[in-house]
Amino acid sequence: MSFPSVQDQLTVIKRGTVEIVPEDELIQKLETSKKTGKPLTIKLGCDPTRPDLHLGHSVILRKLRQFQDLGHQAILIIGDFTALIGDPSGQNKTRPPLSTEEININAKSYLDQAGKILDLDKLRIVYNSDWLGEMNFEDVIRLSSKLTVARIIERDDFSKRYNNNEPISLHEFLYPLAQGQDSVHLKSDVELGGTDQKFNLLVGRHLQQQNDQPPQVCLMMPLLVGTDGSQKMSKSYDNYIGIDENPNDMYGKVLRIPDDLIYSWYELLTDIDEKELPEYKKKAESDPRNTKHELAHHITQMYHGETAADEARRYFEQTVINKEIPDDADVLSFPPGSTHRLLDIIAQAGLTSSNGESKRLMKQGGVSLDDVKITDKNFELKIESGSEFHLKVGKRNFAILKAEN
RNA sequence: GGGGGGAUACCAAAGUGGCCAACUGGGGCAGACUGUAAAUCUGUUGGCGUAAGCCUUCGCAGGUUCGAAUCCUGCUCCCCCCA
Repeated sequence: MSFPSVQDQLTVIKRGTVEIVPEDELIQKLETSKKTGKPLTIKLGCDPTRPDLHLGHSVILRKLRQFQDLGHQAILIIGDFTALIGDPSGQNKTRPPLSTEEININAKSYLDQAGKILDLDKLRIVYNSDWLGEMNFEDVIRLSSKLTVARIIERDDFSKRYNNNEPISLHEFLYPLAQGQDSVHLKSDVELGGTDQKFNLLVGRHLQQQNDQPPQVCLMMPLLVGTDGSQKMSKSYDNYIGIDENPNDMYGKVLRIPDDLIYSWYELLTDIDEKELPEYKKKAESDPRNTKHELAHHITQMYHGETAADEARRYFEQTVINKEIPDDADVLSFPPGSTHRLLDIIAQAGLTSSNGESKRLMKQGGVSLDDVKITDKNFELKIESGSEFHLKVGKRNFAILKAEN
């Protein structure tokens, strides 16, 4: 196996990376690997409690993919055993454990989605129940003796919860140990994680040293800021863009991010060449509108291809900029001569979740028929033979109403 | 084991017998403005109903009362202090 030069590898590895602990060890490992032709073992743990991957997850998955492309051995750990605990990192609550079936279903769905980013043919996939599930109580006690309480409660999320009088269950303390044990078992050279994983990654290093192994290098990626522009992308904040999301939504959502996110998204989410990044930084400031369009197109293209991305741009221009009804809007047919309350039509089309919501929207001017706002909640629509109406509810729900032929 | 405090809508947090579908803030949604946003301003934020009104909701289960988120009983969960 021949690898690119250490310098070239480093350039790729360091893109977007927040911290490498310690960097000189990484360089050493890369040098040895190049000399001996032996790939490094790169470990990434995934949490099968959340089946839906979003662009936030893609940051780290892309980093793993880069290691794959450099010729190293990527290992994806399905944390089916650690899911019994639920990673307390960044949480302010204890997580409810999932059942085994749920975890299995989620793990499968995770792989389906991660396959869009990783090279599955070269990926080694392991389940940590294979070794963690084999440990008996004595093993656990021995393992727990390797970490002090002082060390663990100095962790930000724990100390915060503790000081806020929020509950912390004892088993949550075991999470970092379990994750660290994964590193020992796999003899990993590098472990990837978000910045919120720093503590867990360092415990892995610590445990490997305790087991007379060369300690892993910890590589931290930033947490992608979500579409709201303030918090990390996360399903629970509803500021995410799913990897599986349809092209139109993906494009529209990217376009709605705050301007000052543009550059970091370019850096973390696209495969634009490192050398071109500074140029994009300038463009993001001088011409945010077009640069963001380009970003939206680029990201959509990565997951859905060129044609779909073009189509998504067109859809956006049509529906949002020109405020026209999309070509593929649902069509509802009514017998000619019949009369219907608009309220009922909206309900029938499933454009809102309740009649109350429909009434509210109408009152507030959020419902229009052929570009005319309908504010009377009792508005009745008569369908004549051959008539056609364009119905818009809220910012982006549409339907075409037609007379039956 | 003992003592004290707490559980309210998406989140935070008022309310302590009728004026409570429940103050307020955040978030969300909608409108105006825009570049698609952000910022700002406005409105809105349980369900059904054209409406009057009805139904469901304040940890869970019962009870008192004409009437309960508010009082009583039991239960569950959480936090703090002491041991």
